[in-house]
Amino acid sequence: MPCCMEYNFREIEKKWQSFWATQQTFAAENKSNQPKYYVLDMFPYPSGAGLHVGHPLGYIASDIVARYKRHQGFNVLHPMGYDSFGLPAEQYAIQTGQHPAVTTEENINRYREQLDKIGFSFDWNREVRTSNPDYYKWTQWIFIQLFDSWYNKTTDKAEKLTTLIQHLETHGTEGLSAVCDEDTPAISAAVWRGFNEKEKADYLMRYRLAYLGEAYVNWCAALGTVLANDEVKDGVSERGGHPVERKLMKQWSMRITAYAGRLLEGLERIDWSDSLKESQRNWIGKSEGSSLTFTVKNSAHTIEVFTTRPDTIFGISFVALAPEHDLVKTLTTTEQSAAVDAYVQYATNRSERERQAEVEKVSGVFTGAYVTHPFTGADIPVWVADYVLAGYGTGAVMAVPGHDSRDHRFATHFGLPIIQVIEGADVAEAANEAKEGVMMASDFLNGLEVKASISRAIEAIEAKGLGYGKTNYRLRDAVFGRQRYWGEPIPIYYDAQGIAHALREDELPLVLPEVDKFLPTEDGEPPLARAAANWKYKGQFDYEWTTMPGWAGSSWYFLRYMDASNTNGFAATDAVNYWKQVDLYIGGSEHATGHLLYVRFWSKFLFDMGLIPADEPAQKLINQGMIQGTSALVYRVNGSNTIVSAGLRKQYETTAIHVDVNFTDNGVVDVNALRQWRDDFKDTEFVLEDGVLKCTHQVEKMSKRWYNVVTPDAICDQYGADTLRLYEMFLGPLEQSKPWNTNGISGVSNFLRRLWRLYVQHDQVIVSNDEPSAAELKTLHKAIKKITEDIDRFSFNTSVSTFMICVNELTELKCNKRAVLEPLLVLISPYAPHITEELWHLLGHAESISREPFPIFDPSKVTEDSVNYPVSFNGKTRLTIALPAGWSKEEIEKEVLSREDVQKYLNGGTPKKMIVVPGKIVNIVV
RNA sequence: GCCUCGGUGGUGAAAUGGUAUACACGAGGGACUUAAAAUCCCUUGGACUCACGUCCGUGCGGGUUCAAGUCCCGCCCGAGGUACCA
Repeated sequence: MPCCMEYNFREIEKKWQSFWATQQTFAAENKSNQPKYYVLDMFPYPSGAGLHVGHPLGYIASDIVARYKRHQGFNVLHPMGYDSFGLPAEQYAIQTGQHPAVTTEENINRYREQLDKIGFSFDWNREVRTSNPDYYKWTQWIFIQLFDSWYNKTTDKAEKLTTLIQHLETHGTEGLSAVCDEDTPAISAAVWRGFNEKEKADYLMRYRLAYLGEAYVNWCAALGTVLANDEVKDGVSERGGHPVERKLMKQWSMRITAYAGRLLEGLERIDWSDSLKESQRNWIGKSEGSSLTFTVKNSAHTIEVFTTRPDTIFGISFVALAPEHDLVKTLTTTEQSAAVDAYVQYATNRSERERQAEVEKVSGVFTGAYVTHPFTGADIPVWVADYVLAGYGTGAVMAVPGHDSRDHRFATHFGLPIIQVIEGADVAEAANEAKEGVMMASDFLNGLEVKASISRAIEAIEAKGLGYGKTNYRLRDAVFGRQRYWGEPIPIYYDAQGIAHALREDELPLVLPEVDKFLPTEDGEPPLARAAANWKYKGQFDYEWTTMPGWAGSSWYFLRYMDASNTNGFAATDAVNYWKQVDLYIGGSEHATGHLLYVRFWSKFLFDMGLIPADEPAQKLINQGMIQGTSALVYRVNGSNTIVSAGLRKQYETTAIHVDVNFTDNGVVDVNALRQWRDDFKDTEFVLEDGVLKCTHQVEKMSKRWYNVVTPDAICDQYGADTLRLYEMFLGPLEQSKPWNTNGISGVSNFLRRLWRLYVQHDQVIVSNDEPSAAELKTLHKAIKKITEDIDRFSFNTSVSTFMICVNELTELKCNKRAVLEPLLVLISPYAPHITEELWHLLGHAESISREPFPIFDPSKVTEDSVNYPVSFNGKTRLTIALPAGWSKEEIEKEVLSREDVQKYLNGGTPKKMIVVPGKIVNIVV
């Protein structure tokens, strides 16, 4: 008996995967007579836990589209690569001494093996790795372009620094409209020309798009590094519990704020989901209002605030400064200084996140100083409050408790006055934040509507020279330097005067140097300071020691795929002009305001430089939902090495700890596995419940960090790649998040075997060349219609159902006609490419199925003679009536009313109204 | 806190404002078999009812509409993001 006639997925999948690889079936050409289509996935970070089941979700979807587009005759670019710089490899290196390059390479190899098993149609000739010097040479090159550029607001685009210098030479800042540091002084051409080299460099730094500037960060002195808010818990580092403070530090940064307006505007032109666009809009946070400067009483100092509600200026009851504000120390009176110092100390230890999240915890302190109200001349107290963030606006607010809820909470807590300036809702209990109503108790604004009052107030403020109408963005410049080892070196060196210079193109790449340890130095310098003494520019000048963040390499990788091995540029102009932009980008929504803003920013910059033809990276974007993991939590008694079973945890003070979900079965933990897993559990005492240790489960992001990773390997081994592909699609809508489970997998596995049996039975191909029946053609064409619609709206889960229905019906009809079964294979092949290639081959084709034209829907094959009309009374369906298709409203109405069973529901009365939707429904209102 | 998304049978879920629960899983029953596997058939939202059938039902409370899972308002719960995880 020939073995090959069974559906043996192991052999079939191996065979076709190697066929595609050797035939280069999916290699894309940079020139073609066919239309182009670029389908991109967000490339993975190669984690030590391996590719998890969430990764393929998006990859399968994009692969279906890629294969579908090939069937439709497109020249498809569908590449894959690795975002291979990042923190986890570095932390692993710190723990084990293993070089991150080595771990990363191992992880990539594992990922590749896992990806290969799933049968993706990637063009591997174009693979990219961000940690590869051939790649990051161009990341560094783009950095240098940003360093050498400024943003001209007059032309509304980035320009080479030379045009700025020219302007300064001839006019100084006169007539210059540029995005620059807030505190940049205006200068004359004479002043500019009088600057020495260092002064010129410092002045230009205020304009560069990649610049060295000051930014607030969470500094952990003990670890010698800046931490993410995520890594700070209760003012101490999550790792090690060392103190962390908010600190203003010199940092390489990106002037993304220059593009705030265009990043907003560009959203109008791209086909991304409304929710994602909304997220980006909120992140950019455009708000229009006014700046306003207060004079400090008995002092030469002034405090500038930004407000979106200048209309409420007569409702000010205090001014609040962020604890980090420059003037806090200066303004504080002697009596208040102890209290203010203590408060600032407390506040700087809290992360920005905690400060915003814990609104119930109202805190602040009076500085003892007062400012003068610009219109009433009244004394306004100045407070320090940590709900005011240093990084937003000017780090100071005018507080109007009557019409801002945060101010209201603060005023209530400290007994400050609450002044109502808009008629209507009483503000004693809660602020009235509505931007509508008539002004009151507001002098010259009285009687005006809020909107008119805003512009009137701005005019008054401008007339007094105290401020001006201003657009403010919540978006902040992006800090770009990291005190880390495993990232791209920033291609900058400092000369004897401390002036920063970029490397020349022919000096790139600046290769990441070897170091003895992956930790900061004893002096708190970044790891690159450990590089050999000769790691210097021209042997004498220090390089920049910080490295680029994870998002640097991912901000332009889509361009590298267009021409991945180019050594003369990031990609050839021809290639970039041919592929233009990504047609379809699929990736997780967790990147909504990170990567997806940065990549748009770099695209707009490269577009401004004339280097690429499109200023948006991707025309269409789909956010796949996250496949979540089910984490296992055990409960450790605080201050001990005892773990108690979950059911007993209420009797103790405990902390939940994540343990590897693979050691648990139905809520029961394998204690021995746990002991062996990590040293700190070796001597743990376990308090059992019914003889076992129980855990609880929590659904959350699948991540190595939570020990809840499930890889696709086991599914591939047990059921095969085609089953995995169909199953992941069958789980639910692509865009929806869902926890991973394998409960329904046998359903799709059964489906594939039923499909196989349509073609092969008892080791025989049973397909005949007979003419198919009308019923068989109807089944086929119903499916063609549905699948085409489904792919076009990215509804892959319903496609799988459609395949099942179609195969069930054909099985029922005992259909074995080639004219039906061949198109069916093409229809399914994007989803389940291996089994369809094999059956295609068994039907006698020598060529791959992958370029076969996609079946075309023929409406004449599915016409119905009659329609089953649901008849409802007041919206409740009572019966159905079959009527000829094509009947008019009137005909339907007449016929329905003539029916006896309809009359029964009417009870002799006449309907008040009848709604007839031909082809759909009849509703009778009684 | 703020921003975004989600909540429908025992489970994953389907449903251009138009018959709620398609397609699967699971469960129960049956056929075939010495048996098992495989395959096939039937039942499967809830309550009441011998039955015909009736009523209820898409997180909760309101609203718009001839008609609401779908649109609007107010809540509750879960997930993701919150600027140095990727």
